[in-house]
Amino acid sequence: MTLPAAELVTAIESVTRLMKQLSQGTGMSLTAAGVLSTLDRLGPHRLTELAASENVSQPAMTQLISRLGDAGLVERVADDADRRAVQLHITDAGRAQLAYRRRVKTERLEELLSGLDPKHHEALTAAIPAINALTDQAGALS
Amino acid sequence: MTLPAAELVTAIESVTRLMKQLSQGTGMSLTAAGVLSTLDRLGPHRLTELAASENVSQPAMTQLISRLGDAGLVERVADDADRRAVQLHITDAGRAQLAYRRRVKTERLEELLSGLDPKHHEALTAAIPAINALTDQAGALS
DNA sequence: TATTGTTATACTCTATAACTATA
DNA sequence: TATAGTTATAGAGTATAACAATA
Repeated sequence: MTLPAAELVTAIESVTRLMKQLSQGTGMSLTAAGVLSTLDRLGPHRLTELAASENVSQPAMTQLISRLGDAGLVERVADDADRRAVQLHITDAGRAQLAYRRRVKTERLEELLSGLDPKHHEALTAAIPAINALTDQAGALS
Repeated sequence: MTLPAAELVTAIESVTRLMKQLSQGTGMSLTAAGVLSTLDRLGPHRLTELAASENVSQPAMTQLISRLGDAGLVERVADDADRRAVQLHITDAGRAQLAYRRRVKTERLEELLSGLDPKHHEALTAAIPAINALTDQAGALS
């Protein structure tokens, strides 16, 4: 069987637009949300690691971490083993912000799902492990 | 059965990050690519329609269309029926640019898919119609 | 009056280059 | 020398407010 990579690319494009719509007005960039999500799911990381996982430059991540730090959503912790490095931790406020954003998106998605044929629900549910496997392939922190 | 909206939100977040990675270095913003894709798939549209479909403000779309016009990727065509409005058309160069971007993303995705279990392939293939149905729900132009 | 689109202005997010401090 | 991170600078992309032209 041929892999439907081209059709899948189109679907991914659509999903990305959907994501943008679900996130409207939650007051956080995609990258900022990604960083908080990574720190929440996978624990503290270095700035360089976060820059790589979000596909942005190191200076961009420095600035983002400054903003998130000013907002009290992450904390910088000195690394005793390597004094050039810092470890970034998510704070309770950061977790709360992340939870709020997820709640909004989940509600909006549920609204959309409610108008969908049950067979589509099943197909989406069945695809979740495959999506996770795919994104795991894509990057160490995914 | 309960709808796994929360798990689906997480999956969508991952897919969005994947999309960003697949698009690296193709020299176009997500919104710009979305506009070209819409004009390619669904034909000419008004600026206001494009702004709504990409969830950006009207001035942001004016500026984006200027950039795309300067790059020769879209053309502005006066609307004789309503002289306030313009119709935006994709050009041959726009289609070529879009095709290039799709080709890069498809190649990168195929690379990732090749490392995946066949059962995941099947699940992803089976989910494509559901994804399209979902994104159709989300917006008229999807 | 309402709608289509532009102009003016300012802020966020990003990249590249040059730098400091530590390994 | 190489790596972790910052500072400086500039450009892209965005929003809100105020506007002009047409419906």
